[in-house]
Amino acid sequence: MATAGHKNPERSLTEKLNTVGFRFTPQRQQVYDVILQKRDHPTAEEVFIRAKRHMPDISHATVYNCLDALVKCGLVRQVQLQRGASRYCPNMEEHCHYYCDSCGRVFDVQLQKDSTSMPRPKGFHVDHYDIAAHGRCAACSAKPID
Amino acid sequence: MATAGHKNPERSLTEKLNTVGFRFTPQRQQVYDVILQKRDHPTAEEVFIRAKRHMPDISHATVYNCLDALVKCGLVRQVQLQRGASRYCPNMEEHCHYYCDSCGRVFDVQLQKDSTSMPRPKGFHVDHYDIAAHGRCAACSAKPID
DNA sequence: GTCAAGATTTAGAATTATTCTAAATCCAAA
DNA sequence: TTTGGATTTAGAATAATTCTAAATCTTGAC
Repeated sequence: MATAGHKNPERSLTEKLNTVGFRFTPQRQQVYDVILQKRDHPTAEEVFIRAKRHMPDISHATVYNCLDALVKCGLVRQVQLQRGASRYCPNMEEHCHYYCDSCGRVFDVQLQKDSTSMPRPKGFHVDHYDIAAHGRCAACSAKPID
Repeated sequence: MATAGHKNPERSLTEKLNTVGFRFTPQRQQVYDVILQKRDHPTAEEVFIRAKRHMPDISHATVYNCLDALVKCGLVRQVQLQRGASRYCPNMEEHCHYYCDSCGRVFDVQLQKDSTSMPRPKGFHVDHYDIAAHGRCAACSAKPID
């Protein structure tokens, strides 16, 4: 069944995990599947509940471990939108999260490199933008990676 | 001593609080002072410790209350950079937070409207940008404010 | 194949961050 | 002055995450 050009998402997960020295595990697959299935920016708790439906023995700690592994190998983004739980997002393209402070819904909007204005979800009223760059400062870039 | 053109930060705090129906209190003043004094994006816990030095009876709950009041009246921003505690920032101009994932330091960079490229702290190596818009979605805009 | 080392998972405890509660205090307006 | 609502307080409660130690699972060396 090893047909060329056949989509093999499991192989890609394994490869991505391997690039940062992690092993493939069924739990990591399950957590990744959950995040891919319903792209509503779930919290770790929501991922846990959904994963548990197919894998009843999965534990809380494992979900955190899997999410961290997926974030570290570049398959998932961790997003901090409000006080409280982090959310997780499998969209790795450059995009902006429109967050409704009233109902908590999140709308993804792809960024357009060549456009000067930011598109926004129809009817969304923006209060302010939060822009953060993640990386390593000059001092830490000089040190070995911990 | 009511000289025209004299800086009166306390008056501005009172006015700002009043615009959203909050009262001026010494605790709110103290918390705001702490945030203005050392602009290192402290967490609520750090604000609590610093405020306690000058106002030993201030409580944890009050610090959270004061921070929320300052955020609601537009004097302070709440920023979420990692999993865990929120941080607070008195810089209300459009700016970007460069966050070092290794040591946790935060560098403010003002945004330049007319420039196409983003300036960055010397030597900072960016891994990725997080962009979030806060506001109200179409459905919630139609409802009365809660 | 077999074994040892190290990675991963698990349940549950521990910690951290935040919110809630109820009583006390303060303040503004009638 | 009194009264109602806003605010503060200590401490309890809850939520989110991390830690711990034992069990299990790979992987690679033999």
